Amino acid sequence: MAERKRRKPGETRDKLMEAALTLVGKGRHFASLGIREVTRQAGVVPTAFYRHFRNMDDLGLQLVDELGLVLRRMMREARLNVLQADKLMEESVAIFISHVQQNRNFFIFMAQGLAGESRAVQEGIRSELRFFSSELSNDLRRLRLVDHLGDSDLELTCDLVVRTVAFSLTDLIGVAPDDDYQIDQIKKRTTRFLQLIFIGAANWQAESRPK
Amino acid sequence: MAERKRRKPGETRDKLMEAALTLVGKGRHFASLGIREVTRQAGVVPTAFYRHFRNMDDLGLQLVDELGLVLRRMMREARLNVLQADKLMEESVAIFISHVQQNRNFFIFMAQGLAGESRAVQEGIRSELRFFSSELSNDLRRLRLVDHLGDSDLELTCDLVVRTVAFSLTDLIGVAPDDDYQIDQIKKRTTRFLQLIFIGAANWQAESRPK
DNA sequence: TTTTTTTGTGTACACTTGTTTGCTGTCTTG
DNA sequence: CAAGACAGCAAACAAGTGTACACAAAAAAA
Repeated sequence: MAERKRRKPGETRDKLMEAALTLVGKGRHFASLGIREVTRQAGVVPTAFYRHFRNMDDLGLQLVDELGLVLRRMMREARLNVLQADKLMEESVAIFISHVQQNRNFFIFMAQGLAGESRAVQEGIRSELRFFSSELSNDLRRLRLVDHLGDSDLELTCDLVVRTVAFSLTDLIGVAPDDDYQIDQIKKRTTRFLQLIFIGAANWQAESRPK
Repeated sequence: MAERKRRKPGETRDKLMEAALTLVGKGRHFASLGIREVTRQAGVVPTAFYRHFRNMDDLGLQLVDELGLVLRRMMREARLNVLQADKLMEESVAIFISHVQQNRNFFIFMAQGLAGESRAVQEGIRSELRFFSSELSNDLRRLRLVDHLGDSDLELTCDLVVRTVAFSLTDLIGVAPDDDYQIDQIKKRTTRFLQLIFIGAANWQAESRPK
């Protein structure tokens, strides 16, 4: 008779989520994962899956919700260290990328999910991005770096920033996790993108609204 | 005895590719498609698949190569109509979005492939984006709109533009193909993004290189 | 024309998939 | 300590999967 595990409540649930992320990290796409495959990777019997999730979409959704929370906490802490305005972008990008490297599988999952096949997951990720964008707005307001911008223009700018950073995910998943040179290139390039955007924002009113 | 079809050479091949795109258009992710599923959608026996492709990755790759070419031709033609500088961005975005609507399934496939599971497809799409970026560079040079920018700064700007437009794909696939209002919103927003970027580019040298 | 190559078909096989059902051990609550 | 909810297990099933093989019709080459 095989041993019963049942260590802590919720442990199998976590193992299943982690197993899915592991497979994603190995190059698989989340949409192509099957229940049996995930349970196998988790070292659990297939039926155990149904104790925690209704189907793979459900797992994906819970992944976004749960890890999204963790992510927000991390980002919030990180932002406390970037209170002085100069070097703001460079540091922010560096912090973001270091988070990506620490939670590589999850971020790959996020990148996949943006065009994934579950509408719910898609929407979850989009809302996560919206959240980052609004947090960024608040930060910039607080630092009084954008006093000349109206609310809707500020929101536009932050949205573009978040998109740009999010797109850099697709660059990051294309290189080996330990290819420091390439990662540094991506970091520099993304930083320059952001500088370009902020220069645009700084001159926005003067050039586009003068009329 | 079932009739033999065999009308034109390569017809089944096209049917298979189109079938895959059709399924993608119906909300499925390319990575989750199976050979049998595609052949079924194409109205062809499963073994016929192997006459044209080694596996699904191969099909994806050929899809990028083949439709990428078509796409380039379309874009090139379209760009001939936008030779005057004013309204350049607005029109370009409008043209792009109209192409997306005409070839919706293929563009969804492209968006999926950026973070897809086949490294080869990923690289193919990335190179497609690079191509657009370099074409855009040429156009801007030709129109003499960016004389103050060095080559590498121009390239940076165009890359950011292409990324921004590409990201708008993920917005587009989130709305119904006939939801004209939403699509118009996306169009306007994307246009403003590009304006922001170009204002940044216009002030790039003056602000970031003066030192 | 005849011959060869290409392309689509039907059948077949071993394997994987999602899901159901019934059981047993363990934790939690009273 | 007893009772019941919870979580994991094994076995089973129908349905679907990728791929192999041998054959036939059409097209291309001779």
